[in-house]
Amino acid sequence: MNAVNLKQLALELNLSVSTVSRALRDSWEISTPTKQRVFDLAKKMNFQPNPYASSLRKHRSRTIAVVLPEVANNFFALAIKGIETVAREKGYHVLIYLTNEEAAEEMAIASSLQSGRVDGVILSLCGSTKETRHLLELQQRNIPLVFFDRVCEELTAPKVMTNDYESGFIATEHLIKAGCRRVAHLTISMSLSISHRRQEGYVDALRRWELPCDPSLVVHCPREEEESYRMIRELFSSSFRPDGVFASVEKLAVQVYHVCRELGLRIPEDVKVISFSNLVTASLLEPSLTTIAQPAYDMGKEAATMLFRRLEKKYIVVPDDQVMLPARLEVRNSTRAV
Amino acid sequence: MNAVNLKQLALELNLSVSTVSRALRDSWEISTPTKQRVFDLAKKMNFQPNPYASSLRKHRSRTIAVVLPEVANNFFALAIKGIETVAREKGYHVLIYLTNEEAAEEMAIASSLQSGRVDGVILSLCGSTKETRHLLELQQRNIPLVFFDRVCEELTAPKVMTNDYESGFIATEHLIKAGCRRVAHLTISMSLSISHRRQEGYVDALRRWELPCDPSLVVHCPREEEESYRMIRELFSSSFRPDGVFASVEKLAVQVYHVCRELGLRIPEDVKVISFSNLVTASLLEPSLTTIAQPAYDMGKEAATMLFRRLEKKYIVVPDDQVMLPARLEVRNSTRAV
DNA sequence: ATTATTTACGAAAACGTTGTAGTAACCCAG
DNA sequence: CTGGGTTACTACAACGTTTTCGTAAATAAT
Repeated sequence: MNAVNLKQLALELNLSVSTVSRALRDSWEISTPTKQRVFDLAKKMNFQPNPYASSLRKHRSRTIAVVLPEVANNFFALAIKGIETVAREKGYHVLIYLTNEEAAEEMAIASSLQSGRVDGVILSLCGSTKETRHLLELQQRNIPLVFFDRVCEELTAPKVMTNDYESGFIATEHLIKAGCRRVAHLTISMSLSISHRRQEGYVDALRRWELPCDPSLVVHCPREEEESYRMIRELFSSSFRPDGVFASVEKLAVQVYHVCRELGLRIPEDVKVISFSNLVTASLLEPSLTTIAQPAYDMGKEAATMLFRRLEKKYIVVPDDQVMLPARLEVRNSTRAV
Repeated sequence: MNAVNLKQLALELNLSVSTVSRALRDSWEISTPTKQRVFDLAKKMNFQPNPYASSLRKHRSRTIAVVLPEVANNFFALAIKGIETVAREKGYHVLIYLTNEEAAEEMAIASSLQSGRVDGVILSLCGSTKETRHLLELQQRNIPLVFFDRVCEELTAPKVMTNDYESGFIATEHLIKAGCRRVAHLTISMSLSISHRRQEGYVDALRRWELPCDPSLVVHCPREEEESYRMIRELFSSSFRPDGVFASVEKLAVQVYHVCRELGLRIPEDVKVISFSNLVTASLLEPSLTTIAQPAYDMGKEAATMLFRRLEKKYIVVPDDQVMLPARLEVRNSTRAV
């Protein structure tokens, strides 16, 4: 692979390997003219230090892992961008792992990260994760772990979140104010704390407006597209169907649109829809979709920043500081009062 | 970090480091009972071999790099998923780098990858890349490079592409058949070969239907959103505006929709729109968007497969085999004949 | 003039793994 | 019972860096 190394430079320059190494790192122990000679030759020979030798020696890989449930989703895609931006600024490399919402894959990935391959991990839980031993083990190996959006409440770790409770409340209240009386909540796995928070916000908004909480209106959609579609279709086929829907996940809102088309339900006349979403096309949908948009890019940047703060232990860091970035309500036609 | 290593296992078992190493790799040189003892202790102590020591020794990192212009875009996001899937199957790790469409960043990344950090690279050129020295240097370091969608025609390397020429032709012809006589082509940087191919298809379709090629109808949109928006707006503000638009890039189609709203132009009555796009919401837009959809996930898988074929040189591989996966025309209302 | 300090470098040992070369111990043939 | 072959291990060097320790030579202090 990379043929040129310190030994060759040293040989060429009649210097020792240590001197060359030090010169390249601009050590004060090396005289200016020598440094210059080393720099020049290194540049000429296009010397690139072997990162693995360096990592082995220094016990630092300058690499972090980002573990996500999926990426074909604007939220996570933007988050990656935020993370990558900060990482490259800091001279770090980013390994990406997708769990595909499978707890087993998340565990396998976490386990493999115990090898010391990475200095730190940014993770967003997958919906099917039930236990957190694999994450605890990471922490026990002294690999800093930062949670991101889908945080793990049981573990002590830095977390970057959105104000899920408030957002759930606001979304539901928005539907109610627009005239809805039977508001459904579509969500994914209830083992995720963000789902809980949003659900709590939903429930409290109903209470606040003295509307009944019908458990049949809270639908936990599975990962499988078809199954999920079927459940939503069923929800809307009932004679006593909801007149408003709060979708916790973008994908579910899209399915709601499709179901409504299939069933001939008009949005917002028959059903109003609001969704957590970062769709760039929200405003171009028919009808345009009212969204709760999370600051995905900033959340990514923030998570990365928190991780690097821990990695470059410049000062004592609180082990579980949490950052909460507010989501924005973007009102559009899918919740227009009619 | 990771405290447990071969030496400790060896010490505990009264064996040499080499024996433990070989036992773990299930070598025939080690007796079955010894292997069992080693396995058991390794499991008990949760031993994870240090990947950097291994990489250093073996000159293989089992890591690849994916270099993309952006990720907040369904096409690239799906591609990553395809790549990651294949990579994890093969036991490889995936480093991700975003160029943000900046040639300078692409060069810096390529340069840093010369260090031997990765065994191979999958890359999609960024729009502003003019020269390819940085990529050539990678190849000269014997780091296999596979191009993906935005390929580099000057370099000899495996490439995974879409049938851009045909797609450009089909898209344009589709507009013409729907009644358009002044078809515009919105594209990004013309230094990309895919832009050229699509443009060629566009031109040939116009010729085939004996329509004039008005150069003012081919608009090269810059990366900056506002600037790009301004140019599209200008195009449509002209008194002799196009009655059909072929957008080479999803983002531009979205901007066309916005411009049309702003100018009060109706799609498809006043302007018909077709676009390269992998938007999941294409069918939900107002009006639903006719797209040329690339098989992004499969392209990612294919690119990764080609790369691994090269890395695991089981047999002689052609240095520049190219795979062309066809894009699909998905006809929707934005090109409805009226 | 002698000793202390600084400057500029080199030798060598790590880091944890893998591969090569070697070697005791045992088995079997002659 | 000697010699060739197998079995099951060990010793050691190597991968390319970084770092600790050491030391000649030059300079400064006494």
